[in-house]
Amino acid sequence: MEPDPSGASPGRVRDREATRQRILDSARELFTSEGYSQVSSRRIAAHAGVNVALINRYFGAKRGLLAEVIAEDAVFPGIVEGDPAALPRRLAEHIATRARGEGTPLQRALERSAADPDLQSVHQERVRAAIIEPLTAVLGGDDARLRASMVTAFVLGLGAVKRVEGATALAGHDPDDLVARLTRIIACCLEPGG
Amino acid sequence: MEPDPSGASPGRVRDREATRQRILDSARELFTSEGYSQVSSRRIAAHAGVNVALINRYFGAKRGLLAEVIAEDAVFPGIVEGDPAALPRRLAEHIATRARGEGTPLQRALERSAADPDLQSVHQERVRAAIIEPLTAVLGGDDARLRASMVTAFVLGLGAVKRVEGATALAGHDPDDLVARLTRIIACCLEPGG
DNA sequence: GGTATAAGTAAACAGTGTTGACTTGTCAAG
DNA sequence: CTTGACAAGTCAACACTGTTTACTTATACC
Repeated sequence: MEPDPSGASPGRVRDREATRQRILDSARELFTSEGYSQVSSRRIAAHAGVNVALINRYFGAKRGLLAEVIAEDAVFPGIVEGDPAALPRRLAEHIATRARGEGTPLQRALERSAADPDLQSVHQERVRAAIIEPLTAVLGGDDARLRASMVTAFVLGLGAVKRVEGATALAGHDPDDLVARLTRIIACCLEPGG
Repeated sequence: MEPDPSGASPGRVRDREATRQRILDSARELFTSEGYSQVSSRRIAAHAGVNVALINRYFGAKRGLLAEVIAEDAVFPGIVEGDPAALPRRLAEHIATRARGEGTPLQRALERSAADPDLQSVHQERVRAAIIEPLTAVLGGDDARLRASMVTAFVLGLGAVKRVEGATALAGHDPDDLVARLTRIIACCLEPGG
Protein backbone atom coordinates (compact mmCIF):
# COMPACT_ATOMS: atom_id res chain seq x y z
CA MET A 1 0.00 0.00 0.00
CA GLU A 2 2.70 2.46 0.96
CA PRO A 3 4.72 3.26 -2.14
CA ASP A 4 8.37 4.15 -2.28
CA PRO A 5 9.71 0.61 -2.57
CA SER A 6 12.71 1.99 -4.36
CA GLY A 7 15.07 4.64 -3.16
CA ALA A 8 14.09 4.25 0.45
CA SER A 9 16.53 1.52 1.31
CA PRO A 10 18.34 2.06 4.60
CA GLY A 11 21.59 2.38 2.66
CA ARG A 12 20.64 5.55 0.79
CA VAL A 13 22.85 8.59 0.93
CA ARG A 14 22.46 10.80 3.95
CA ASP A 15 21.10 14.12 2.77
CA ARG A 16 19.35 16.18 5.39
CA GLU A 17 17.57 18.46 2.98
CA ALA A 18 16.47 15.68 0.68
CA THR A 19 15.09 13.67 3.59
CA ARG A 20 13.26 16.70 4.94
CA GLN A 21 11.70 17.26 1.55
CA ARG A 22 10.77 13.62 1.23
CA ILE A 23 8.88 13.79 4.54
CA LEU A 24 7.19 17.01 3.48
CA ASP A 25 6.09 15.46 0.18
CA SER A 26 4.69 12.38 1.87
CA ALA A 27 2.84 14.48 4.41
CA ARG A 28 1.28 16.69 1.75
CA GLU A 29 0.23 13.70 -0.31
CA LEU A 30 -1.34 11.85 2.61
CA PHE A 31 -2.93 14.90 4.22
CA THR A 32 -4.40 15.79 0.85
CA SER A 33 -5.92 12.40 0.19
CA GLU A 34 -6.98 11.45 3.70
CA GLY A 35 -7.01 14.48 5.98
CA TYR A 36 -4.85 15.42 8.92
CA SER A 37 -5.83 13.39 11.96
CA GLN A 38 -6.53 10.30 9.91
CA VAL A 39 -2.86 10.06 8.99
CA SER A 40 -0.46 9.08 11.76
CA SER A 41 3.14 10.14 12.08
CA ARG A 42 4.22 6.55 11.63
CA ARG A 43 2.39 6.28 8.35
CA ILE A 44 3.95 9.45 7.00
CA ALA A 45 7.37 8.16 8.01
CA ALA A 46 6.75 4.77 6.43
CA HIS A 47 5.52 6.40 3.24
CA ALA A 48 8.68 8.51 3.12
CA GLY A 49 10.81 5.48 3.86
CA VAL A 50 12.15 7.19 6.92
CA ASN A 51 12.16 6.73 10.67
CA VAL A 52 9.33 8.27 12.70
CA ALA A 53 11.69 10.14 14.96
CA LEU A 54 12.88 12.25 12.07
CA ILE A 55 9.52 13.98 11.88
CA ASN A 56 10.05 15.36 15.34
CA ARG A 57 13.70 16.03 14.68
CA TYR A 58 13.02 18.10 11.57
CA PHE A 59 9.61 19.60 12.29
CA GLY A 60 9.40 19.62 16.06
CA ALA A 61 6.11 17.75 16.01
CA LYS A 62 3.40 16.55 13.66
CA ARG A 63 1.83 19.96 14.02
CA GLY A 64 4.95 21.62 12.62
CA LEU A 65 4.78 19.37 9.60
CA LEU A 66 1.20 20.46 9.05
CA ALA A 67 2.13 24.10 9.42
CA GLU A 68 4.79 23.79 6.75
CA VAL A 69 2.48 21.97 4.36
CA ILE A 70 -0.25 24.56 4.83
CA ALA A 71 2.18 27.42 4.40
CA GLU A 72 2.93 26.27 0.86
CA ASP A 73 -0.73 26.61 -0.07
CA ALA A 74 -2.14 29.88 -1.37
CA VAL A 75 -5.48 30.87 0.19
CA PHE A 76 -6.63 33.95 -1.70
CA PRO A 77 -4.12 34.32 -4.50
CA GLY A 78 -3.99 38.06 -5.04
CA ILE A 79 -7.67 38.75 -4.52
CA VAL A 80 -7.36 41.70 -2.19
CA GLU A 81 -5.21 43.53 -4.71
CA GLY A 82 -6.87 45.53 -7.45
CA ASP A 83 -9.89 47.80 -7.49
CA PRO A 84 -11.43 47.79 -3.97
CA ALA A 85 -14.87 48.52 -5.39
CA ALA A 86 -14.86 45.22 -7.26
CA LEU A 87 -13.54 43.26 -4.29
CA PRO A 88 -16.92 41.77 -3.33
CA ARG A 89 -17.36 40.44 -6.83
CA ARG A 90 -13.86 38.96 -6.99
CA LEU A 91 -14.27 37.32 -3.60
CA ALA A 92 -17.71 35.99 -4.48
CA GLU A 93 -16.45 34.43 -7.68
CA HIS A 94 -13.54 32.85 -5.90
CA ILE A 95 -15.79 31.38 -3.23
CA ALA A 96 -18.38 30.20 -5.71
CA THR A 97 -15.67 28.37 -7.61
CA ARG A 98 -14.45 26.71 -4.47
CA ALA A 99 -18.03 25.85 -3.58
CA ARG A 100 -18.28 23.79 -6.74
CA GLY A 101 -15.66 21.47 -5.36
CA GLU A 102 -12.67 23.06 -6.99
CA GLY A 103 -9.89 24.76 -5.10
CA THR A 104 -6.64 23.33 -3.87
CA PRO A 105 -6.89 19.59 -3.19
CA LEU A 106 -5.14 20.24 0.08
CA GLN A 107 -7.77 22.78 1.08
CA ARG A 108 -10.53 20.34 0.24
CA ALA A 109 -8.86 17.66 2.29
CA LEU A 110 -8.26 19.89 5.26
CA GLU A 111 -11.81 21.17 5.16
CA ARG A 112 -12.88 17.66 6.01
CA SER A 113 -10.70 17.39 9.08
CA ALA A 114 -10.74 21.13 9.66
CA ALA A 115 -11.15 20.78 13.35
CA ASP A 116 -8.23 19.14 15.08
CA PRO A 117 -6.76 21.18 17.90
CA ASP A 118 -3.51 21.07 15.97
CA LEU A 119 -5.05 22.15 12.73
CA GLN A 120 -7.07 24.82 14.45
CA SER A 121 -4.21 26.79 15.93
CA VAL A 122 -2.32 26.61 12.67
CA HIS A 123 -5.44 27.66 10.84
CA GLN A 124 -5.97 30.60 13.17
CA GLU A 125 -2.58 32.03 12.41
CA ARG A 126 -3.19 31.54 8.73
CA VAL A 127 -6.64 33.13 8.74
CA ARG A 128 -5.30 36.17 10.48
CA ALA A 129 -2.21 36.52 8.30
CA ALA A 130 -3.72 35.59 4.95
CA ILE A 131 -7.25 37.01 5.18
CA ILE A 132 -8.00 39.42 7.99
CA GLU A 133 -4.79 41.43 7.92
CA PRO A 134 -4.64 42.04 4.15
CA LEU A 135 -8.34 42.87 4.09
CA THR A 136 -7.99 45.32 6.94
CA ALA A 137 -5.08 46.97 5.22
CA VAL A 138 -6.86 47.40 1.91
CA LEU A 139 -10.07 48.70 3.45
CA GLY A 140 -8.83 51.54 5.58
CA GLY A 141 -10.90 53.60 8.00
CA ASP A 142 -11.71 53.33 11.69
CA ASP A 143 -13.80 50.20 11.44
CA ALA A 144 -11.65 48.52 8.81
CA ARG A 145 -10.84 45.63 11.09
CA LEU A 146 -14.44 45.11 12.08
CA ARG A 147 -15.58 45.13 8.46
CA ALA A 148 -12.80 42.73 7.54
CA SER A 149 -13.92 40.49 10.39
CA MET A 150 -17.47 40.43 9.05
CA VAL A 151 -16.35 39.33 5.61
CA THR A 152 -14.00 36.78 7.09
CA ALA A 153 -16.80 35.44 9.24
CA PHE A 154 -19.00 34.94 6.22
CA VAL A 155 -16.27 33.30 4.18
CA LEU A 156 -15.22 30.94 6.95
CA GLY A 157 -18.84 30.19 7.82
CA LEU A 158 -19.59 29.17 4.26
CA GLY A 159 -16.90 26.52 4.60
CA ALA A 160 -18.49 25.28 7.81
CA VAL A 161 -21.95 25.14 6.25
CA LYS A 162 -20.57 23.30 3.29
CA ARG A 163 -19.20 20.74 5.68
CA VAL A 164 -22.57 20.40 7.42
CA GLU A 165 -24.82 20.39 4.40
CA GLY A 166 -22.57 18.76 1.87
CA ALA A 167 -21.09 20.43 -1.17
CA THR A 168 -24.35 20.28 -3.10
CA ALA A 169 -25.98 22.77 -0.74
CA LEU A 170 -24.15 25.65 -2.38
CA ALA A 171 -23.06 24.12 -5.65
CA GLY A 172 -26.53 22.90 -6.59
CA HIS A 173 -27.73 26.34 -7.62
CA ASP A 174 -27.46 28.54 -10.66
CA PRO A 175 -23.85 29.80 -10.61
CA ASP A 176 -24.80 33.33 -11.60
CA ASP A 177 -27.45 33.51 -8.92
CA LEU A 178 -25.01 32.27 -6.32
CA VAL A 179 -22.32 34.76 -7.33
CA ALA A 180 -24.82 37.61 -7.27
CA ARG A 181 -26.06 36.59 -3.85
CA LEU A 182 -22.55 36.27 -2.41
CA THR A 183 -21.50 39.58 -3.94
CA ARG A 184 -24.45 41.33 -2.34
CA ILE A 185 -23.81 39.85 1.10
CA ILE A 186 -20.08 40.53 1.02
CA ALA A 187 -20.69 44.11 -0.03
CA CYS A 188 -23.08 44.39 2.87
CA CYS A 189 -20.42 43.08 5.26
CA LEU A 190 -18.04 45.71 3.97
CA GLU A 191 -20.39 48.65 4.36
CA PRO A 192 -19.01 51.12 6.87
CA GLY A 193 -20.91 52.55 9.83
CA GLY A 194 -23.54 50.91 12.01
CA MET B 1 -7.95 17.06 42.90
CA GLU B 2 -10.82 14.86 41.78
CA PRO B 3 -13.70 15.35 44.18
CA ASP B 4 -16.29 12.80 45.12
CA PRO B 5 -14.45 11.26 48.04
CA SER B 6 -17.76 10.34 49.55
CA GLY B 7 -20.55 8.37 47.98
CA ALA B 8 -18.32 6.80 45.37
CA SER B 9 -17.17 3.87 47.41
CA PRO B 10 -17.22 0.56 45.55
CA GLY B 11 -19.94 -0.61 47.89
CA ARG B 12 -22.55 1.93 46.81
CA VAL B 13 -25.96 0.79 45.66
CA ARG B 14 -26.23 -0.32 42.04
CA ASP B 15 -28.49 2.10 40.26
CA ARG B 16 -28.11 2.23 36.52
CA GLU B 17 -29.86 5.55 36.05
CA ALA B 18 -28.08 7.24 38.95
CA THR B 19 -24.70 6.10 37.66
CA ARG B 20 -25.50 7.28 34.17
CA GLN B 21 -26.46 10.66 35.54
CA ARG B 22 -23.34 10.80 37.67
CA ILE B 23 -21.17 10.25 34.58
CA LEU B 24 -23.14 12.85 32.67
CA ASP B 25 -22.72 15.39 35.46
CA SER B 26 -18.98 14.80 35.70
CA ALA B 27 -18.60 15.09 31.94
CA ARG B 28 -20.52 18.35 31.80
CA GLU B 29 -18.53 19.79 34.66
CA LEU B 30 -15.15 18.83 33.21
CA PHE B 31 -16.02 19.70 29.61
CA THR B 32 -17.25 23.07 30.80
CA SER B 33 -14.15 23.92 32.77
CA GLU B 34 -11.49 22.39 30.54
CA GLY B 35 -12.88 21.62 27.09
CA TYR B 36 -13.53 18.36 25.33
CA SER B 37 -10.30 16.85 24.10
CA GLN B 38 -8.39 18.00 27.15
CA VAL B 39 -10.47 15.70 29.35
CA SER B 40 -9.88 11.98 28.97
CA SER B 41 -12.45 9.24 29.49
CA ARG B 42 -10.47 7.97 32.44
CA ARG B 43 -10.61 11.32 34.14
CA ILE B 44 -14.34 11.60 33.71
CA ALA B 45 -14.75 8.12 35.13
CA ALA B 46 -12.47 8.85 38.08
CA HIS B 47 -14.33 12.08 38.77
CA ALA B 48 -17.60 10.19 38.76
CA GLY B 49 -16.13 7.46 40.95
CA VAL B 50 -16.93 4.91 38.31
CA ASN B 51 -15.14 2.52 36.00
CA VAL B 52 -14.04 3.75 32.58
CA ALA B 53 -15.80 0.97 30.77
CA LEU B 54 -19.15 2.29 31.90
CA ILE B 55 -18.76 5.31 29.66
CA ASN B 56 -18.74 3.07 26.64
CA ARG B 57 -21.41 0.84 28.09
CA TYR B 58 -23.84 3.68 28.66
CA PHE B 59 -22.91 6.16 25.94
CA GLY B 60 -21.32 4.03 23.26
CA ALA B 61 -18.21 6.17 23.21
CA LYS B 62 -16.81 9.40 24.53
CA ARG B 63 -18.41 11.09 21.55
CA GLY B 64 -21.84 9.91 22.67
CA LEU B 65 -21.25 11.43 26.07
CA LEU B 66 -20.42 14.73 24.41
CA ALA B 67 -23.52 14.53 22.25
CA GLU B 68 -25.72 14.09 25.28
CA VAL B 69 -24.06 16.94 27.17
CA ILE B 70 -24.40 19.26 24.19
CA ALA B 71 -27.99 18.24 23.62
CA GLU B 72 -28.92 19.61 27.05
CA ASP B 73 -27.63 23.00 26.02
CA ALA B 74 -29.97 25.43 24.28
CA VAL B 75 -28.51 27.05 21.16
CA PHE B 76 -31.08 29.59 19.98
CA PRO B 77 -33.77 29.46 22.64
CA GLY B 78 -36.90 30.20 20.66
CA ILE B 79 -35.41 32.81 18.38
CA VAL B 80 -36.85 31.57 15.12
CA GLU B 81 -40.34 31.77 16.54
CA GLY B 82 -42.18 35.07 16.42
CA ASP B 83 -42.44 37.74 13.77
CA PRO B 84 -40.22 36.71 10.80
CA ALA B 85 -39.67 40.35 9.87
CA ALA B 86 -37.92 41.01 13.17
CA LEU B 87 -35.87 37.85 12.98
CA PRO B 88 -32.66 39.59 11.87
CA ARG B 89 -32.85 41.91 14.85
CA ARG B 90 -33.52 39.11 17.33
CA LEU B 91 -30.67 37.05 15.94
CA ALA B 92 -28.31 40.01 15.92
CA GLU B 93 -29.05 40.82 19.53
CA HIS B 94 -28.55 37.24 20.58
CA ILE B 95 -25.22 37.06 18.78
CA ALA B 96 -24.04 40.40 20.07
CA THR B 97 -24.76 39.26 23.60
CA ARG B 98 -22.78 36.09 23.08
CA ALA B 99 -20.00 38.14 21.50
CA ARG B 100 -19.58 40.00 24.78
CA GLY B 101 -18.47 36.78 26.40
CA GLU B 102 -21.81 35.71 27.73
CA GLY B 103 -23.59 32.62 26.58
CA THR B 104 -23.62 29.18 28.09
CA PRO B 105 -20.42 28.34 29.98
CA LEU B 106 -20.39 25.05 28.14
CA GLN B 107 -20.50 26.85 24.80
CA ARG B 108 -17.65 29.10 25.83
CA ALA B 109 -15.60 26.12 26.94
CA LEU B 110 -16.26 24.10 23.83
CA GLU B 111 -15.40 27.06 21.64
CA ARG B 112 -11.85 26.71 22.84
CA SER B 113 -11.54 23.11 21.75
CA ALA B 114 -14.04 23.60 18.96
CA ALA B 115 -11.97 21.61 16.56
CA ASP B 116 -11.91 18.02 17.61
CA PRO B 117 -13.32 15.67 14.97
CA ASP B 118 -15.74 14.32 17.57
CA LEU B 119 -16.96 17.72 18.61
CA GLN B 120 -17.21 18.76 15.03
CA SER B 121 -19.37 15.88 13.90
CA VAL B 122 -21.64 16.27 16.90
CA HIS B 123 -21.81 19.96 16.20
CA GLN B 124 -22.73 19.33 12.59
CA GLU B 125 -25.77 17.34 13.55
CA ARG B 126 -26.73 20.04 16.03
CA VAL B 127 -26.25 22.91 13.60
CA ARG B 128 -28.47 21.22 11.09
CA ALA B 129 -31.17 20.26 13.55
CA ALA B 130 -31.14 23.39 15.71
CA ILE B 131 -30.37 26.15 13.22
CA ILE B 132 -30.64 25.34 9.53
CA GLU B 133 -33.81 23.23 9.65
CA PRO B 134 -35.91 25.59 11.81
CA LEU B 135 -34.72 28.58 9.80
CA THR B 136 -35.57 26.91 6.52
CA ALA B 137 -39.00 26.02 7.83
CA VAL B 138 -39.79 29.52 9.03
CA LEU B 139 -38.55 31.22 5.86
CA GLY B 140 -40.44 29.36 3.18
CA GLY B 141 -40.02 29.77 -0.56
CA ASP B 142 -37.87 28.04 -3.18
CA ASP B 143 -34.56 29.29 -1.90
CA ALA B 144 -35.41 29.04 1.79
CA ARG B 145 -32.68 26.52 2.42
CA LEU B 146 -30.07 28.58 0.61
CA ARG B 147 -31.03 31.72 2.52
CA ALA B 148 -30.96 29.80 5.78
CA SER B 149 -27.51 28.52 4.83
CA MET B 150 -26.26 32.06 4.29
CA VAL B 151 -27.41 33.19 7.72
CA THR B 152 -26.02 30.07 9.30
CA ALA B 153 -22.71 30.64 7.57
CA PHE B 154 -22.49 34.13 8.96
CA VAL B 155 -23.44 33.07 12.48
CA LEU B 156 -21.00 30.16 12.56
CA GLY B 157 -18.29 32.25 10.97
CA LEU B 158 -18.59 34.88 13.65
CA GLY B 159 -17.76 32.21 16.19
CA ALA B 160 -14.70 31.22 14.18
CA VAL B 161 -13.51 34.80 13.87
CA LYS B 162 -14.03 35.33 17.56
CA ARG B 163 -11.76 32.38 18.15
CA VAL B 164 -9.10 33.80 15.83
CA GLU B 165 -9.21 37.42 16.88
CA GLY B 166 -10.14 37.03 20.50
CA ALA B 167 -13.41 38.11 22.07
CA THR B 168 -12.43 41.77 22.08
CA ALA B 169 -12.53 41.92 18.30
CA LEU B 170 -16.31 42.00 18.31
CA ALA B 171 -17.05 42.99 21.88
CA GLY B 172 -14.79 46.04 21.84
CA HIS B 173 -17.26 48.14 19.87
CA ASP B 174 -20.32 50.18 20.61
CA PRO B 175 -23.05 47.59 21.28
CA ASP B 176 -25.70 49.48 19.34
CA ASP B 177 -23.42 49.85 16.36
CA LEU B 178 -22.62 46.15 16.43
CA VAL B 179 -26.26 45.12 16.65
CA ALA B 180 -27.19 47.45 13.81
CA ARG B 181 -24.40 46.07 11.67
CA LEU B 182 -25.29 42.45 12.37
CA THR B 183 -28.97 43.13 11.74
CA ARG B 184 -28.20 44.66 8.38
CA ILE B 185 -25.97 41.77 7.28
CA ILE B 186 -28.36 39.07 8.45
CA ALA B 187 -31.24 40.78 6.67
CA CYS B 188 -29.06 40.83 3.58
CA CYS B 189 -28.38 37.10 3.91
CA LEU B 190 -32.12 36.50 4.10
CA GLU B 191 -33.04 38.51 1.03
CA PRO B 192 -34.56 36.27 -1.64
CA GLY B 193 -33.46 36.11 -5.25
CA GLY B 194 -30.01 36.49 -6.75
C1' DG C 1 -32.04 -19.54 50.60
C1' DG C 2 -30.60 -20.23 45.94
C1' DT C 3 -30.16 -18.41 41.51
C1' DA C 4 -30.64 -15.53 37.17
C1' DT C 5 -29.54 -11.14 35.65
C1' DA C 6 -27.96 -6.93 35.58
C1' DA C 7 -24.18 -3.57 37.29
C1' DG C 8 -19.70 -2.91 37.82
C1' DT C 9 -14.72 -3.97 37.33
C1' DA C 10 -9.82 -5.23 35.86
C1' DA C 11 -6.82 -5.91 32.47
C1' DA C 12 -5.58 -5.90 28.17
C1' DC C 13 -5.60 -4.23 23.16
C1' DA C 14 -4.29 -1.41 19.50
C1' DG C 15 -3.25 2.79 18.55
C1' DT C 16 -1.39 7.78 19.15
C1' DG C 17 2.56 11.51 19.42
C1' DT C 18 6.96 12.06 21.39
C1' DT C 19 11.76 11.33 23.42
C1' DG C 20 16.47 9.88 24.62
C1' DA C 21 20.08 6.72 23.99
C1' DC C 22 22.20 4.37 20.58
C1' DT C 23 24.35 3.13 15.84
C1' DT C 24 26.22 4.27 11.51
C1' DG C 25 27.39 6.68 7.37
C1' DT C 26 30.13 10.65 5.57
C1' DC C 27 33.62 13.77 5.15
C1' DA C 28 37.74 16.36 6.54
C1' DA C 29 42.18 16.52 8.94
C1' DG C 30 46.37 14.25 10.16
C1' DC D 1 45.06 5.77 3.93
C1' DT D 2 43.59 5.86 8.33
C1' DT D 3 41.35 8.04 12.07
C1' DG D 4 38.16 10.66 14.47
C1' DA D 5 34.30 13.88 14.88
C1' DC D 6 29.79 15.03 13.89
C1' DA D 7 25.76 14.80 11.79
C1' DA D 8 22.03 11.61 9.99
C1' DG D 9 19.37 7.99 11.00
C1' DT D 10 17.45 4.26 13.97
C1' DC D 11 15.42 1.61 17.87
C1' DA D 12 12.91 0.92 21.71
C1' DA D 13 10.60 2.74 25.12
C1' DC D 14 7.33 6.15 27.46
C1' DA D 15 3.03 7.97 28.68
C1' DC D 16 -0.90 8.52 26.99
C1' DT D 17 -5.49 7.85 24.34
C1' DG D 18 -10.34 5.45 23.48
C1' DT D 19 -12.29 0.96 23.44
C1' DT D 20 -13.37 -4.11 24.30
C1' DT D 21 -13.52 -8.63 26.44
C1' DA D 22 -13.81 -11.67 30.07
C1' DC D 23 -14.65 -11.64 34.62
C1' DT D 24 -16.66 -10.68 39.46
C1' DT D 25 -20.23 -9.20 42.41
C1' DA D 26 -24.41 -7.21 44.19
C1' DT D 27 -29.46 -7.13 43.79
C1' DA D 28 -34.15 -8.84 43.14
C1' DC D 29 -37.16 -12.44 42.30
C1' DC D 30 -38.95 -17.38 42.83
